[in-house]
Amino acid sequence: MSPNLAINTGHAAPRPSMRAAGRRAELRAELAALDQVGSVVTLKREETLFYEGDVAEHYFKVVTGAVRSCRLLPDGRRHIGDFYLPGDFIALSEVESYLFTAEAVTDVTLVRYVRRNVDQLIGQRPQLGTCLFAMVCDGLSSAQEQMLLLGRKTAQEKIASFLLMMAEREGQGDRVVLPMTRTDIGDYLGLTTETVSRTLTQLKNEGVITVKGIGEVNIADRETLEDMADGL
Amino acid sequence: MSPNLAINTGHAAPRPSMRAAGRRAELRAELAALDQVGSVVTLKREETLFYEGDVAEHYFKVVTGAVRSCRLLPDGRRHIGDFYLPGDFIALSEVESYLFTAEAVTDVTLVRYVRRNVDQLIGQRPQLGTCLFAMVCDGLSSAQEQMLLLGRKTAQEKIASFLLMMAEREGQGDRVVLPMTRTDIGDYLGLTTETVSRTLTQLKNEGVITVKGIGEVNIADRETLEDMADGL
DNA sequence: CGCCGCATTGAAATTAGTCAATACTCGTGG
DNA sequence: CCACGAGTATTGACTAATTTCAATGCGGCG
Repeated sequence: MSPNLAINTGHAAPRPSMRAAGRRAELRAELAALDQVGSVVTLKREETLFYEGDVAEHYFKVVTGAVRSCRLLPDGRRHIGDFYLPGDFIALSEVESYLFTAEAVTDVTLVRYVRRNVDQLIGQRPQLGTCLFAMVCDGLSSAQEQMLLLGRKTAQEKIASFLLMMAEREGQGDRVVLPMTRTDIGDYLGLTTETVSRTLTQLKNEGVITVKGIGEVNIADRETLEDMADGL
Repeated sequence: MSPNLAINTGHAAPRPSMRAAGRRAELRAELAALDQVGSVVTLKREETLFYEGDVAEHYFKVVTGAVRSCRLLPDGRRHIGDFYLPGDFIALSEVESYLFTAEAVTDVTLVRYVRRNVDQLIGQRPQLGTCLFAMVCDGLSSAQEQMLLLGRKTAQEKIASFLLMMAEREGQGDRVVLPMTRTDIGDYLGLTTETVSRTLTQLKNEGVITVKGIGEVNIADRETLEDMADGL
């Protein structure tokens, strides 16, 4: 009945690059029970799910589509904290108000959970509490990876890391779908839309990726892309 | 007996800038019970507490001194994820291995808790689980603030934000002690040591701060510094 | 067909980084 | 008590990466 903070999944520690993504998938199954207290919400592209500072009464899970979390500086500079893809949870936290604004990148379907109900459910299924705790820990681990990227990586390393991360999360091998704009990618990586565009072009010219339209990239030379992501 | 994820502290939501720092202090009291399962550890300046990838068997709390968490890119570029000051917890997570290396910035005293024992203690004191959960949430909230800083702020805004954050955490009003080197500050903010130095000199010349030796700064004009931190 | 929004490309400007020299500081030993 | 020296910090000059500003191009939709 107590939250077991040191959950043991019976798996060996994942490779560094798998840390968050691998864990995330593994935990999703445990959380199916949550859906009994969830209701479905849909948003059109660019609509807002909630605003930074709103009283945080819900958790959300993405079913289809993509959501971004963002924060603004007073002069309009924007930062995107994360993209949420199908299966990802949004706003898992005990903080009283939302820490960021959440917007639909595409038309999106979500499940919405009332926090109060989730807390009750945890009383009956203590594993659920453990799972939520683990997911917040994963979020922290992803955030640390992202801080390293934002603080110390070059534009090329950032883009390479981003493409590999998206490929990992989408689980379609070397095919990467980019539902967001270049500006969104820039605001996620701490770059301008022009630099994102130029860097993608450069990777394409070097034969490391191929580009289909604007929303799809194929990783042609994964090894080189991985080396680039790590600054080698 | 269940982890209450939506803890209610009975306080109004703190000001945005107080989010993490204020919360941290508030929760420390609850965690006093932990000390019955803790043992004391001391480190000399520059010694390592644990390495990234080590099996994570302990949590730590800083008693005196300062600790930094860091990660390296293969070519030696370094990023400091956080500085831990007295009262701060290190490595709160359920991840199986440490996600970063932790090193002593100064001579340091810590309390070390065996994770297994903490889990047992939570069985007897469910509030403790709630507290740890809240602390991880705080960490996530700080990380989001830091990502905005790393991705979207200028050198001047970064330094201004850093000084204000340190002042907040040290709780000595406008007096800020900087136990770490300029290089450490740079690696925390995504800058070089030279840029940190130049920016501090510039703030000093503008009369926003005064500098005593290399380890102490006084905030002379807090309002201007706050405007700078927010990019105004 | 012609917008409209987004992406791409180019050129100039700027910020922060790099490389190099000099100056502090603090602890130690003469 | 002062001089020395190692480790940092500061400052300067130059370089490079990224941003900014400005066109131009492309694609989907009414």
